[in-house]
Amino acid sequence: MNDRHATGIVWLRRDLRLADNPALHAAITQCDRVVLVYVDETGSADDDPWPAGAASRWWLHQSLAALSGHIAARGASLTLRRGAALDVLRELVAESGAGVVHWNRLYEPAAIARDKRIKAALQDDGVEVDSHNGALLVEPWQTLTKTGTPYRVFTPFWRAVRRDLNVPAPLPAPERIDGVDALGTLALDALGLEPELDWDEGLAEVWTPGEAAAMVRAKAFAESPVYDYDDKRDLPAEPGTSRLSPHLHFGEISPRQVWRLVEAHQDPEAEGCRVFLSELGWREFSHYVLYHFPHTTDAPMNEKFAAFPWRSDAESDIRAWQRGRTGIAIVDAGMRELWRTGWMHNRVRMIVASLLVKNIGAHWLHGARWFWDTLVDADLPANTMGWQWSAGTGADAAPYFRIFNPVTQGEKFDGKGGYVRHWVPELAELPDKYLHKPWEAPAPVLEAAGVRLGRDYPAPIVDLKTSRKRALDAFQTLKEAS
DNA sequence: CCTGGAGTTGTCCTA
DNA sequence: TTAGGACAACTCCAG
Repeated sequence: MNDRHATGIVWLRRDLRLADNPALHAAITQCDRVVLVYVDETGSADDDPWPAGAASRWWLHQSLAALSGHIAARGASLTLRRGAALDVLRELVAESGAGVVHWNRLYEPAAIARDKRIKAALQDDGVEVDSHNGALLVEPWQTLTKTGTPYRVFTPFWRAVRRDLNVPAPLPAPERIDGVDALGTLALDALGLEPELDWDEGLAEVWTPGEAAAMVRAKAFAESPVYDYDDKRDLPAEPGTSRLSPHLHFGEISPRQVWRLVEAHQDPEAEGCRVFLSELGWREFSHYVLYHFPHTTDAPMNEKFAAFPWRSDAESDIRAWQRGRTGIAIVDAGMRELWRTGWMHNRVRMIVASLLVKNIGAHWLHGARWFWDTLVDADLPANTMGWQWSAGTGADAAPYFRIFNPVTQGEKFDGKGGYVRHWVPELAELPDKYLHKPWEAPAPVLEAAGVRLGRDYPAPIVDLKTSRKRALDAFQTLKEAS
């Protein structure tokens, strides 16, 4: 255990940072020289049911470019390879003479299975393997109820975690990295991560992937009025959320670093801080639940929902939802924000999810897959938990009768219409009173605003009242069946 | 084993 | 206009 080695490999996955990187830190401490490698497994991992989507791959490209620069600035280089990870790691062991491989753990079912396989194979080869926790405040297996079962409800889970939570000071980034020369590497462009069609302009306008930018954003947030977070985070027109999700997903910053930054700049007892830190708790909880209930990526956590009568003929409505053409203003605003920027405000995610699942009646997996492909922060644990929560199929899910009314939600959280007017400019001239429900606007009002319903902007594809009732009835049939 | 309080994010109707 | 209760029961989880 922890023998010294002349050469060690750091297999980077979703820990694309130099600071507070336990695998990197261990390798540098233990070895004279390190190989830093990222392996693109596209096409090699046929058993991964959730391969990264297009927006994620765009982010990954930028993040690898940034990481490559950070590594070069410390005297080493990032090796890029393509293929099955075990094959690549074996090649690198042979080429570099490495005696140990370090990585930071992932928690998705397919990644756990793959890593387990690779660890056993490398150990059979006589190579030491050491995995680390670089992604979570607490490992999923560390927190259990009094009877030793996993928690299914957030509040007691988070209480138990916080009771003995100790968030250590982040590890420093290495000042210098001694690399291994002359290892073959692919050019970043050769990985083909960037889109062939030119749709990524909006992403580049809004986001700067990479460790340096992640830290800038985290510091800016930690120094902002986080004590107001509990109110401000619900207003999609305002910059009240941290927008750290994609940085956290790719490990450009660790939850430990974010936690310590907020603690350093804020009173952690203030309500807004408490709520923000509990959002990091939800990130933990989603990883925790997926670890203990790995089937939930595709199947309802609550089994009785396997028989739920989702609509099978909703294709054109799903398409309208995806394109932001439902005729329901705040939903279309959110879906267009997603398409353009690869991100959507959390409050609006709940609203669009409720419409798809409850009003349109489509299976939540349609939404989960669309988000998976279009979000730059697409994260399997968070995506799974969010959609099961919206659909009411999870263990700690919304009660079935909690069906969002997108008009009420819009008026409550975007009352001045800044968000809708930005993303649905064809409605911008409508007065606040009708902005969220243009179908109720009198003809002269529509005319004055230059809106011809069904031409400039769609008439609503669902009637909110009757579709709500249909959803409630569907739950009724489920109850009678069981 | 039993008991009982509690459970992210709502809506609608009535008084 | 606003406040309060119904909406359903069920399971979780600590004591």
